Amino acid sequence: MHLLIVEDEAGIVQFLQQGLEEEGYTVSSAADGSIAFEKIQKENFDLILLDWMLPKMTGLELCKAIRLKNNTTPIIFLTARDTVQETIEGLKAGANDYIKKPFSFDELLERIKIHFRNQGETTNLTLGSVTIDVAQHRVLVNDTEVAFTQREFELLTYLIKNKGKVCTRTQIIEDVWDIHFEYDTGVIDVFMNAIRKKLNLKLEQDNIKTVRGVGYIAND
Amino acid sequence: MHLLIVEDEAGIVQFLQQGLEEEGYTVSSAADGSIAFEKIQKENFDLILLDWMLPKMTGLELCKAIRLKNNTTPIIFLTARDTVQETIEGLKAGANDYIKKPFSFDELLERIKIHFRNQGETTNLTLGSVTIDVAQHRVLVNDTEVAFTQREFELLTYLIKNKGKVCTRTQIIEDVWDIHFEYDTGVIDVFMNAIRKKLNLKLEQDNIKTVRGVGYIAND
DNA sequence: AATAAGATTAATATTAACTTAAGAATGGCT
DNA sequence: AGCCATTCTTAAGTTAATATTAATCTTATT
Repeated sequence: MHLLIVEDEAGIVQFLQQGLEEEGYTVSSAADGSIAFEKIQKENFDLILLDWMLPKMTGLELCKAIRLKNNTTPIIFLTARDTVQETIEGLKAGANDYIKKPFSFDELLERIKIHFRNQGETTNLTLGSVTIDVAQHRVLVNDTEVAFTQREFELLTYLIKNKGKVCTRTQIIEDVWDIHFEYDTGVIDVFMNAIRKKLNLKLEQDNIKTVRGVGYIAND
Repeated sequence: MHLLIVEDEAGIVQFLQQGLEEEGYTVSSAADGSIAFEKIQKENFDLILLDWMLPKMTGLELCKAIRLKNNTTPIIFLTARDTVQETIEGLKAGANDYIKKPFSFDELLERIKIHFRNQGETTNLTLGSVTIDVAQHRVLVNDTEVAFTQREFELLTYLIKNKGKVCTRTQIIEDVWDIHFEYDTGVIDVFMNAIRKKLNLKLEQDNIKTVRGVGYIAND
């Protein structure tokens, strides 16, 4: 899990970073609003901790800007601005939680964890006439097994788990390959090609559509 | 949206129920833990507001019991127990938020809304009879899909998100194109034209108006 | 009517995705 | 260890989709 701390006071950043890393999180930080915004564009964080008062761009503005970009990453405000009015303003801007300084680190931890619950629950993985048997690591097309390599399997599983939602190339490379997206080498394309070939041997229609400029989407 | 209030003090129940119903929610209530638990088994609520101190079964126990049943309905504690220790205990029990009494009703409202916008990642943006399915990256005009390119999609989304507000050309070029505005090449015009064409094929009236000398504005 | 802003169109440039094939890793086996 | 087979990654060529520019036409405003 990769968190981003947006905060200009180095002391607080260090305190948070250390504590969160001890808990097993990967932590990055940004000292002002525009640096943060750029990072968020490039990288896919799992959660963002946001201070209100920042150089260049306030946390509130940043929060709005992120949401305007269709980014739904959980955002937690972490700020000394403690009035009800400000809390409401922060939440309305699209934040998911609002914690007032001074705060308890343990409470922060719990509030972070909330957003990671309910993940990894997977019921039946099917896509049209394609079935995935996760336990046995097998892919069935119309009840006939088709051999899939590890990566192919992971990619297909990922797409099916996110059925109906567009998976961006950045998300795919980060979630399936576990690497930070820098330049496009074209791996995804190669694997998509392989998967489609294997699936469509027996299928007429392609259940995986490419969304040009964005990524791919699986649909029954 | 159907909410359940679990609270034994009739006054508080009435206050909450009235306020929430005014906001358009359907509200039920339960005066003790076991009644609540039964209700939750039978009915599917969209969110639960939970007091800590209750007859029969404490809120904490109830919360744990609900989660034990693999029920992931959002739960918000609403309680006078205001220590950090108790907050953490509540969150660890599986609650999604913890609000301390006395609380601001407006803040409660916002905190409730968070759970509906997150869960509704399928949140659709609309403009008259135009619907944008963000998750699927699709544009529907009167329930018929219309193909949009990436830029067209971003521009339309931007206008709809700023519905009712004039978007200046400078804002548009900076927010949608991500470039600093230097001189007008007329790109925006070309894209506005494309969008209007696609939308107005089936529509009589244009939901996107030109504000001469300034920019554009979208309205239902 | 004159002017400037915006709309429209078509051409050209740019970019993204698909496809192949070849070179690196990886892992199993003798 | 060394060899082979499999899988993964890179890279390049190709095609198709999309973005941009520029030129022309239309409309609103004075």
